[in-house]
Amino acid sequence: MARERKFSKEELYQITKKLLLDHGYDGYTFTLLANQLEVSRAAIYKYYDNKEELLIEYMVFELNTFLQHLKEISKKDTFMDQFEALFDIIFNDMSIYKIREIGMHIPTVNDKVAAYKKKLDRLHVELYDSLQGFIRLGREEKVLKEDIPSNLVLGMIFQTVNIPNTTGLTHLEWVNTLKKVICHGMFRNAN
Amino acid sequence: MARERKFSKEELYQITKKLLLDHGYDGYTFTLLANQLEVSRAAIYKYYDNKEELLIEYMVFELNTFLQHLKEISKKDTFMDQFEALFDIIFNDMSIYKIREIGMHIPTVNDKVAAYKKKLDRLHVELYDSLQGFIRLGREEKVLKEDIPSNLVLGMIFQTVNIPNTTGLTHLEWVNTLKKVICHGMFRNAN
DNA sequence: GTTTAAAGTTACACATATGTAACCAAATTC
DNA sequence: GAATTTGGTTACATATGTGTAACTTTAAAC
Repeated sequence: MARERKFSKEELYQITKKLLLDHGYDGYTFTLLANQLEVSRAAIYKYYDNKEELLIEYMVFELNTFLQHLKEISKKDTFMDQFEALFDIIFNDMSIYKIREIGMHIPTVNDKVAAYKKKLDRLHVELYDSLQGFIRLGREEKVLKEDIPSNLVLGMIFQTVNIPNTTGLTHLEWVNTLKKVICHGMFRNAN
Repeated sequence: MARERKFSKEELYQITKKLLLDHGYDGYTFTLLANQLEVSRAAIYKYYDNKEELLIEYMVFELNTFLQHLKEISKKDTFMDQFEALFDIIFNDMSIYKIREIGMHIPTVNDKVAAYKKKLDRLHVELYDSLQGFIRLGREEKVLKEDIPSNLVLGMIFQTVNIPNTTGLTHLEWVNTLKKVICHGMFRNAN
């Protein structure tokens, strides 16, 4: 009982992501967003009271989809299989880490945002638990060195994604080299 | 033949750094800067025509000091000594990588900025050469695996700095663990 | 075909950032 | 101690972003 929408939530999220990566939290504006969506700025206010509400909702969406992918990997039996799958997920969308960090900057401007933030926190706990299981398996299988803190293991994986591949290597070659380095280091001989 | 300045270039750079890290390029404003310096906004315009000029000059300063530190390490004889020293430099100021990335966003608004950008490019070449020598030494000494691209070696070192230490480990313990992982990997056995 | 409600636009009031011009303040030089 | 020069402030014009109210459009419901 209404007219057709000029933009979908998918479009909105996709453009939001691009704008966040290009301009950061402070540089993200409804003016930019409206231009990209080719609607008037006021149209966006039909759905969101301010950019904080939009962004926090987007963050929840982003973390949710990431979690769904992540849960797939916990179905794999061996640590190595899970490790490979985790790598695939992260390299499939290399911007998640950056996006998550930008998300930290969203101020709690009202109750709605506060509620979403709580939801985000719960998702982060889920994320942490899921990854914690992955690391536990690695230790149980005696693949991971046991003296390495778990957040270092995860940090290595999440951060190295951002190293720009400026070599002539293909994506696959690059990722494989990266994997090797993470697993066995850059040095020839142990000492 | 003039009155005393209310703020030094050091103060200006220090506050600029903080503001850039907190708000990113788009969020950095002369209004914020002036407030922090406790001068009127117009006072800043006595020295810089716009924020681009200030920021690009700051970037040159930042890269220059980093380069100076870097040149110290090339005096060390062995690759391992240079490796340790490089780690120290980077962990001494973990924000350089982020700052450099923000610097990429500065638009060339006039000739002055263009000139500074050229200078920045030259400094980046110097930086690259300096680090290239470090890696060459590592390969010559047969310490580094020779099939690892040099920008992966450098990327590993620069990126892992940003992994937050949320464990109970001291800074020193954390850095040592990180070093071990970069050198020899997270996995127990080679395969 | 009229009613209804969501979707969208235009226009305004307000806030904040920018760049500049006119003016005031203090230290130096003669 | 008057003139000069640099540092600093106030005030204004301009630009951009925000949030809202009044209005228009369109498709479904009756």
